[in-house]
Amino acid sequence: MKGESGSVGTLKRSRLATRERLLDAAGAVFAERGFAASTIEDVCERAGFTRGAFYSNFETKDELLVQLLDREEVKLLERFNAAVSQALQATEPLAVVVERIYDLQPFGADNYALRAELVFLALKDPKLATAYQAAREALRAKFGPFLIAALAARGLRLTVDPIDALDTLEAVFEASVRSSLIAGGSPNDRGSLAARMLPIIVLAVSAPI
Amino acid sequence: MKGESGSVGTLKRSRLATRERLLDAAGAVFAERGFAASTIEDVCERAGFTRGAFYSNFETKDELLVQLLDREEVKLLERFNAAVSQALQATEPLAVVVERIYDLQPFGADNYALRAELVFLALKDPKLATAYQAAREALRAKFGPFLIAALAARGLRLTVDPIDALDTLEAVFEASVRSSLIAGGSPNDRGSLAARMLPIIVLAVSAPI
DNA sequence: CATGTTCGATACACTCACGTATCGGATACG
DNA sequence: CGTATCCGATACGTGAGTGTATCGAACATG
Repeated sequence: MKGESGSVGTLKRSRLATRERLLDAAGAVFAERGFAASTIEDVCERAGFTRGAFYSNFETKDELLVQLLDREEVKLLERFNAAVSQALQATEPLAVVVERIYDLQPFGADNYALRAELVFLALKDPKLATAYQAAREALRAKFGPFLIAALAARGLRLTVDPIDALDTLEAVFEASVRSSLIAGGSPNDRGSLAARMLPIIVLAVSAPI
Repeated sequence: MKGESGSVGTLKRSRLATRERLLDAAGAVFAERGFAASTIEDVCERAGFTRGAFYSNFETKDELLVQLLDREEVKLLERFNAAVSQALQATEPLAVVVERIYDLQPFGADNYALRAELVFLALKDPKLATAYQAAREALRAKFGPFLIAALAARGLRLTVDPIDALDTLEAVFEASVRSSLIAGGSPNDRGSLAARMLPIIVLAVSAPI
């Protein structure tokens, strides 16, 4: 039945490759048209397959979305790991620390659209809601210690709940990215709302040790 | 051709009524399932009509959305007008001023979902993007003077661009509403991120005159 | 009361996406 | 070199949503 003796090497490799291609295509198509408006055939076409490939690898469009989100979350965390560990060693002025947030590039246009879609779906589907909250939790776990350490290196400490501080910074950053995208600009514009307000907010929620 | 001599009174009134019912239904259905996933028949069914009523009153689903957004924006501005003019007369402590923001109740669950959908669609459709920006502009025009006056009445002035201040407050407020909704709570929870952070932010962007 | 018009309901044809069942080429293996 | 298996392509049937064309009831009007 589930014969998997010989083909473990080559065959499985190509299978994984088509899966990746389908996920890549799904990311692009979902970001472009939105999840609900996207068609399984849209995704397959973009990936250069027919629907046969899809049904051979996934059950439903929903499963495709879930796997895509999982993969993207892993990617994002990897990027955070790299950028944060690098930033932790620097001892630059506060404004530069804030700039580091931009260098993390958490959102490109596609990433933002996908994330916005996730938020929207999470409003309706409790299952996605918990996935969303788990993803945010993971991000906070990464970024919270970074913020605290960066402040401590400058003789500062948080005066509010770290979670509140993170959520506030994230909210402003996200609003900034959104505004830039809707205005047609680049998502991580350094002349943006975030560039002006994030340093002020950081100072507002911290005090000398 | 466009005979409209006698029926101006009663007939048109009932026509407008079915239009309103369709718009009400559209607001509920779009918020519940999302615009793309919603069906014209869904909307008609919710309104208690068949599709005949829809095609007699609208051309496309897109037109329905645009008219819905127009109507909702008018409603929101009316609510702001009432609440703001009332709040302007009061001379309460700052925390209470912030609480007034909650009393404006800009977002219920449906309102938030609809707005999130609009943001999402605006990312793709330039036409909706300008509509979105116009709506925000109108809100800022209402709320900016209110904020400045409320601060002035307490001997404070803004130390940043008023637009930045407004956008920041809005971002945090929206993040707070979203978080409450996804967690399954009430949208305007007074124990929320916004309740804790908004006063701090207001102080951070203002100084004694 | 008769007539015309308006507007929502009904019926129908059509398209599109879906899911399944089957096929064929490529690859691993004896 | 023959054979089995895997996996994507192809070819259906099906259901749902759309838009149009037509119908009929309610109401206004003379």
